[in-house]
Amino acid sequence: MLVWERPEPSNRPAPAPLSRKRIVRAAIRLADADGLDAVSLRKVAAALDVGPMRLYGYLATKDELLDLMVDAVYAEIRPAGDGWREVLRSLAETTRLAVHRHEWLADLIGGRPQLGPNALARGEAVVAALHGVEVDVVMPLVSAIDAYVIGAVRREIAERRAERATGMDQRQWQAAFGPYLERTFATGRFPALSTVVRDAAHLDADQTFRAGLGYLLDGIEVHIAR
Amino acid sequence: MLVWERPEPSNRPAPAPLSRKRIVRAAIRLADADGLDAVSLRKVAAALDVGPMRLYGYLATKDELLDLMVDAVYAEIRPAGDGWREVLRSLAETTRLAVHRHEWLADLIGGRPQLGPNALARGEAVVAALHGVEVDVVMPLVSAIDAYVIGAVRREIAERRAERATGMDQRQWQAAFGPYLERTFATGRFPALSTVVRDAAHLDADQTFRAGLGYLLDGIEVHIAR
DNA sequence: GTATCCTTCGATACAGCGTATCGCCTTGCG
DNA sequence: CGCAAGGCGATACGCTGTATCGAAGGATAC
Repeated sequence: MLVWERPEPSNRPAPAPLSRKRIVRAAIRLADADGLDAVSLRKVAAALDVGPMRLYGYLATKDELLDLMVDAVYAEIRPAGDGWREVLRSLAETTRLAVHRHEWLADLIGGRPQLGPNALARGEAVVAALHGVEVDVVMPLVSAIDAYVIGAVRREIAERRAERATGMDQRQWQAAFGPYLERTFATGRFPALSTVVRDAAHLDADQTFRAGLGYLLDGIEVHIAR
Repeated sequence: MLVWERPEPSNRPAPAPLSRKRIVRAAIRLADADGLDAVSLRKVAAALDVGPMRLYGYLATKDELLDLMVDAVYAEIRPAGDGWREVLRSLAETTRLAVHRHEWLADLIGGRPQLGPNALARGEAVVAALHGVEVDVVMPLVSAIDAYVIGAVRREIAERRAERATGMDQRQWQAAFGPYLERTFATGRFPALSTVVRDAAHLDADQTFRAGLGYLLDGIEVHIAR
């Protein structure tokens, strides 16, 4: 049985008032501050002044906590605007911004089916906003956008973390991995790649995201227009 | 302690011939068979008839092992075909097939920057095959395809696992989550979404992947043609 | 008012994890 | 032949998710 259809335990006169919402809020606070590794049932319980096993009244497993965390963030995501293109564009952008606010989401997003109430509400909002679009293509469109966004933000966050790990706050990706790449390219084994990396214009994260999103939206336009 | 119960000293000058390649192969075999959770340094070491700490001569950390596993699979991925569209299409399809062969890859892909030799060789092959394309757009194109593929396969594998977990071998996604979704939709809170889910044609995983990829390639065509 | 039941809390325990430490044994060298 | 050096791997530490179960306490029956 899924978490969302299982009732919470009754509000007993308990030593510490607990609820799924409070548990999830505490977990998200930990994750925002110190990453997903900082989210252990023990630490979450400690943050709520409670024994670890107390949480098992509200959660069957740690994965359920992670599902609830993801679903909680989905509540922050709502597309806006008129017309299918603006709706999908804003869906992508707001999803990306949610990941920026909660970097740990990059580790979880796309990793499990999202059937929680907030994920469904997000889906409802998107589908409702796409009222003009033929019913059979709605899901493929949304799936394509979601797939692109998931992959794009994962790569973006991965890169950001790597830059951070080098200790360099420089904006240039090249500067962080430059030495290694220079040495590797010097072997001459990657002539075409090294040419592109050295000669081509480099886009920042925002530009890269929007470029790919632009391709996708333009391709969708081809199919919708007709 | 008596001699009889004292083990003989190891008579092997080279107890077990080890190498990164052998370690990574063993780890991949474990992951293919039982998933990423089955890959612990202890189990990998045991599979090689070796103490766990022995691996630390070859790896600084477990994450390095995971990076090596991913890079090893990248050696399997090479685009084929002529023309930018066929190259990118085959890049996407072969990457997806690699994930099908190694489902655990869905958990790792996009999660860390890939700078290993095989990842770079894959990049080299792609860029070289895109020789006709203007140098400044090569990376954005490849990034967009990669982002889409990463997100798409993550969702696809996530769904496949969920189906498997329900124990149903039915092909219909609806059949697995149907009861829950039916009950949820019956609340009337998701009218647009439930209409689409119920009335629209349902694509299988292959069709969904190719539909999204088609949008992306068509959108790229718009930018390249001009 | 008292006794009994039934729930639920949380201390304890267990198996497994990644990895730091360090003694011992093997090996190469003088 | 004796010694220094180096690497192997046993042991250990702190942490994880979660199963178990004794104890406590509110609710119910008489």
